[in-house]
Order: sequence, then C-alpha cells, then structure tokens
Amino acid sequence: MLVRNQIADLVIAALQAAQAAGDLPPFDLPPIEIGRPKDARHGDYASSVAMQSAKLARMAPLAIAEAVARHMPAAAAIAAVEVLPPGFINFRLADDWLTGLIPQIEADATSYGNVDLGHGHTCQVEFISANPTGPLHMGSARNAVLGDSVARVLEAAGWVVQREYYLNDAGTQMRTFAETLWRRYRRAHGQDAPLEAHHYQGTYMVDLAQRVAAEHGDRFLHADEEAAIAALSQIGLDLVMEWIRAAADKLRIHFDCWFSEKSLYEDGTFDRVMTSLRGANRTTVRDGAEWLLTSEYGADRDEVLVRSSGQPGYYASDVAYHYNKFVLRGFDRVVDIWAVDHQNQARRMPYLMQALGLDPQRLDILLYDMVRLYRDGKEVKLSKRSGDIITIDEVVDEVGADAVRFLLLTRSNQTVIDFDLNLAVQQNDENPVFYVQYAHARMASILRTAAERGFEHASWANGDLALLGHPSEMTLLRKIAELPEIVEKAAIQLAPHNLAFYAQELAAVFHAFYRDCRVLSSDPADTELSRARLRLVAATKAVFATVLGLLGVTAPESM
RNA sequence: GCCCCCAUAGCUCAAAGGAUAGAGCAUCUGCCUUCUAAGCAGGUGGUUGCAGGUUCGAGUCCUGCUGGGGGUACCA
Repeated sequence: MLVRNQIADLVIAALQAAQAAGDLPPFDLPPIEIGRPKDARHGDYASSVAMQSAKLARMAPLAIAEAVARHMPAAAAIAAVEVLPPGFINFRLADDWLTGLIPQIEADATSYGNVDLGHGHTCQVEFISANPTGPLHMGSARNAVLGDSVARVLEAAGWVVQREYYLNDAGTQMRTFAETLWRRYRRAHGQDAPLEAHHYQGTYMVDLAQRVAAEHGDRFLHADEEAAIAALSQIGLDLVMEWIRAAADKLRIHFDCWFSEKSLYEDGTFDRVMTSLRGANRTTVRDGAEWLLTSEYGADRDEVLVRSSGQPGYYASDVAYHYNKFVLRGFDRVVDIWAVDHQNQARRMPYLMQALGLDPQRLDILLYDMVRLYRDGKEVKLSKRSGDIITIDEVVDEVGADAVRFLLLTRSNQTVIDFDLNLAVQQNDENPVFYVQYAHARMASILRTAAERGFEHASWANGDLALLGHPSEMTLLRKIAELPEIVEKAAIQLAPHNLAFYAQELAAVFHAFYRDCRVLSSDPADTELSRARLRLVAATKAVFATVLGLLGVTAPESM
C-alpha cells in the first residue's frame, strides 16, 4: 500500500476519533486527499482537510487541524505530524522507514515502484498503426514511443499488457498504394505510366518499385492489370512492413501482434457484427447506406457502416475491430494511441462501445498532439504525399534512440512538439537524457571502483543502514520513495512524461548526494559508512534502471 | 459557423484545487592532486495571453474575449 494512502487512512481515523471524543462536531468527512508539499520544510505529505472542513465543522481550520493531529494514530512510517497555519497537517517520513526501502529494493529490484491498479487484468495497447503505405515518419515516432512507454507503465501498474499494431491493409489507402506501385513498377521497366495527383508521390515508391522489379522481373507486365495490382499490393505491403518493423526495432519497440484489418472481412468477423447489430435493431438503411444508430446513445448523428456502394466505411472497421478486441479476444481493457487529428473519430468510440453492449470505460483513446519538424528554422512537412519525408530511421540514426525517446517523452501528451532536427543533432551533450544516463553511469562507476578497492558486493551487502542519516542521503531516499506514486500517476493519466521528469529529479538529488557524501574513503575509520552508502548507491542505481526502463531508455554502465 | 486542444522565465517545457509557480537550455560568477566536471553551488530572469466569476485557497475549475493548432464526408 502506498504511504500516501496509509496517511489518508490515518487522517480518517484521526478525524473519527476526534469526533468520537467530542473534540470535533459530527459532520460528513470530505474526500481525503493527501498532497505533496513543494517546500521541504512542510514535510513529505500534507492534508488540507482542516480547511475543507471549516464550514462543515463551523470551527477555525487551525483548531480542526490541531484536534486531528492530537488524535492521529502512531504509524511506523511517520516520524512527525505538524500543524501549520492556515490549517495544514504536515507529515514527515521516519528515517528508518526511508532506509528500510533499501532492503526492499535489494530483495526485488525489478518490482520496486510497481503498483497494483490492474490486478492482473488484461490490457491491450494498440499503437503506431500507421497506414502501411510507406516508411514511418517522425509523427509516428511520437505515437510509437508514447504507446510503448504507456505499455511499460501499465505493466508496472499491474496489467497484463499486449502490444498490437493494427495494419490498415484494407480500404482506399491500400488501393492507392497498390496503384502507385503498379505505375512505378511499369516505369521501372521503361513504360509510360504517369502518376495521378492522388497517388503517392514520394521517392520511396520508386525504391519500392525497383526492389519489386529486381526480385520479380517483368512478369507482372504480362498479367491482367487488376491481378497485377492485387499481387503488387501484397508484395508492396510485405516490403513496407519490413521497413516499419525495422524502424520500430530501432526504437526498441516490439509488438506481440500485428493485426490485419483485412482479416476482419475475410474471417467473417464483420458479418457477425453486422448480424448482431441488425438483430438488436441498432442499424437502419437510409439513402442507400446502412447506418449505426449512434444518435440513440447521445451522439449528434448516426454513422455510416456500409456505404451505398456496398463497401464498408471506416467506422465499420472500428466496430468490427473493437468487437474482435473485446468480445472475441476478451481484453478487459484497451488503450488506443491516436494522433489528435483523429479527435472526431475518438469522440465516436464510446457510442460504438455502447452499440456493442460494452462498457465504454473499458476503452481509452489516448490522443497526443502533433510533432512539427524544423530544419534550418523552416518547417519540414511530414506528409506521405510530398516527396520530402523525414523518416524515423533518419532521425534515430542521427540522434540515437535514447535521445529521440526521451525528448518525445519529456512533454505531456497534449502539447505540440516542435522538433528541430539541427538542434537535436548538435544538442547531443545538452540533451537531458544524457544527464539522467550520466547519473546511472556514475553509480556504476562507484560500484566498479569499490570492487577494485576490495569492496566486493558480499563485503557491503550487510552494511549497517542505521549509519545513513546525512541530509543528502535522506533527500535521495525520499525521492526513491516517490517512485510508486509516480508510476501510479503515470498509469492513471497514461502520461509517461511524469517519469521523464522524475528521472531528472532523481538524477539531481543523486548528484547532490555524490557531492556531499563520499562513498569510498581512504580512511579505514569510514569503512562501515562506505558499506552502508554502497547499499544506497546500488539501490538507487536499480531504481534508475527501472525508471529508464519504463521510458525505454538504456541505462549505461559507463559513458 | 460549430467542436476539441494549447497559451507559464529570453528559448524548450513541468506543476492530481493548496503554502514563496519550478526544471533544463541560454547568460553571468565560482568549484576537478581523492568514487566519472556529460557534474555541483550561486546570480540574472514571471502581472501564468486579457477580463470577469466560483472557492478558505485558482497556472489549474466556470463564462466571455484575443492569438495559435487541430477537427468538422457514405476518406482512413
């Protein structure tokens, strides 16, 4: 249980005890929220319940706070309870509780920081899912990094997570792609096959066509045009998927499942959903199209499932796909990571859930804002239709996966990111990711040097933690104690940037500890202290590795 | 037109309705014969876009403006 929640329970117990003793009048308790004071002098946690209760109790906040503090039950984690004007109740963590975190981390470093929000329920995180019609551009990098980190955070928060890439291999985009490839292929063989405006203009299509021509020769030139386009569609898709996999790989992202949109239509899922919706009278035919009656659930309009042409619309795919996720595959929860230009689509998703008879709460659509790329002070367009595409590979090769991941994860989801390519490259030394990694490398270095000087792990594993007590040591431990709360917050808000900022804070307090507290001393009198500090350093290093792991950033042993 | 998001230090961004709004970069001043100076300490820098409102308390919530981005198809 998080200390914060323990403290909330203490406050409730104290309020009730005070009421029972007649020190406070009876009133319904407001929701008890325990905050983190910004100023260290105000302790580690604070409750503002006295201010919130002043009106209910018809008493001065300060008097309420004092009454509550008087009845506060003792707790091992809490060393002191203080009341300060205008009525804050402040809590200070006990030193031995803080040093007690070290054996906890030593016992199971990988689970320290984990919380249990998910209770082992399943959660699918679906992300990237870019149209497989070209290489991944930098807009997808944000999606990729955010989705992967959210997946990692949810795992740490007690969910069993499955990572999925939704392959939009059906529909008009795919058709356009195949037609473009067909024309580029013919041109590769010297035929006259001009592109039309709606075709993909990017030069990667030329590369693709040349690869196809190299591998398959001219055999499609002699086939029926539609058959050729169909064949090229599949061949091109496979090649593009190679690119996409490679780009994801570069960002250290691995999917458990690559799910084909086309399969929804080929394996009968779509038909089953339609039958079920019609049976429940949730569709109607109007203007030659078949509509899902989403207005019955409060939407401002109905949505087309089957167009008058007989072709299913994209909303039909959403319906069938989420039916597959929840009903056929049985995920307890699904998180879809979408760019903000899908906001309108996102708004419609709860209606879809209701139409399927599912609890909309089980589906989260995480919208993140755009990435704008700049080079030489000018915006570079990402569009697949322009020739100038900035791919993930290009940027990762230039800047490195760690820098790209950290940079994209150091902003909250709803901010527009202006990514300056020149700056990203030259900023190598100034990038905050190096600051954080440097702290980890420094710890590794201390442990290495310790071993060289005779402090093998076994020689300090039982160091006396009671010797810790220097303010910088305790500040470091306090920051370590925050991790579970940060993980919880990141999981609830689906916002990994909390971890990126936490990592920088942890690095800062570690560097302060490094300055103030010499771990390895030449004075034999300090040996016992060194042993205790080595335990602290090793535990901190493990926490760093955990945090960096949640961000998908490597934790280097040396730099 | 209507809907959504954003506006915080010179720049890039944080800040679960709480106490004196914080980091990094940039800039200025100091600190390496001892565990990594990719570091540390300190200085400069703010009417949180504007105007109201709710609240004991507002950067945060509500209303109206201004400016920027996105969205408003039988396209995905």
